[in-house]
Amino acid sequence: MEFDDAAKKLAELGHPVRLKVFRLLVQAGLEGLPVKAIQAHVGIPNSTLSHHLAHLVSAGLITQTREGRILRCRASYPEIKQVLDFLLQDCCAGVVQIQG
Amino acid sequence: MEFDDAAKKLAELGHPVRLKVFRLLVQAGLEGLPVKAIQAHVGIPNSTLSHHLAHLVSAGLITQTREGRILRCRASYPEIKQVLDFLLQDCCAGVVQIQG
DNA sequence: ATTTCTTTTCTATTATTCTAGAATAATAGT
DNA sequence: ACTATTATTCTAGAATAATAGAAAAGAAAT
Repeated sequence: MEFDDAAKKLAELGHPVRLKVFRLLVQAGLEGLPVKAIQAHVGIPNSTLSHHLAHLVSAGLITQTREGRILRCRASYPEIKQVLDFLLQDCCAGVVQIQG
Repeated sequence: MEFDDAAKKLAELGHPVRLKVFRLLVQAGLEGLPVKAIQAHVGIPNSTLSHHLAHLVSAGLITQTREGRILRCRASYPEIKQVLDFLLQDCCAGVVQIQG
């Protein structure tokens, strides 16, 4: 993973709302969640949530697919794995070791 | 690791200058580096670097110890390990597995 | 004591981010 | 066509962050 890309992903994850949303989506699994379900969970206005989701999409941390009028959001597992790999290998080699 | 603490650490690491400095310090090992050596590496003015170092200190990602008139900076290994643990266990359980 | 070296603090400027109300768009059911 | 649902875009104010020059502080050497 490119350095600047890793920095961007870390920065986006660094916002409490976005970290909460991202964690929720990871824990939701491959099925993901509609925006509305996310909103119910985090309890902030539509427009604010949409702004944060756009951030996560732009960083490549989540993906969105339209299903009729709902928009389903999913965590991008390969991307988060790459962030972890960056931290573990390129940045913090020797501190801990990754497997899988 | 507390959620908000993890978010703060991720946010601080999300700035390119700070990520670069942090990586440099991790790679410098237990010996760490004086501020001046860091400055030579990143090539930004004193005051700007000092500002970013203060951020990293406040997030607990680095520590500073005075040695005469130089100030030695070191990466805080336990703290970064906790961030990784948070991402791996609390946030991204099942995506990858940690060891050590 | 003065000078030198290292780093921070102060101060100001510029830029970015966060937030959310209002309006708009897209889809689907009646 | 009308209505309801879901979500985004627009807009702007408030808050926060980034940058760096200048001055100051702390420590050692001459």
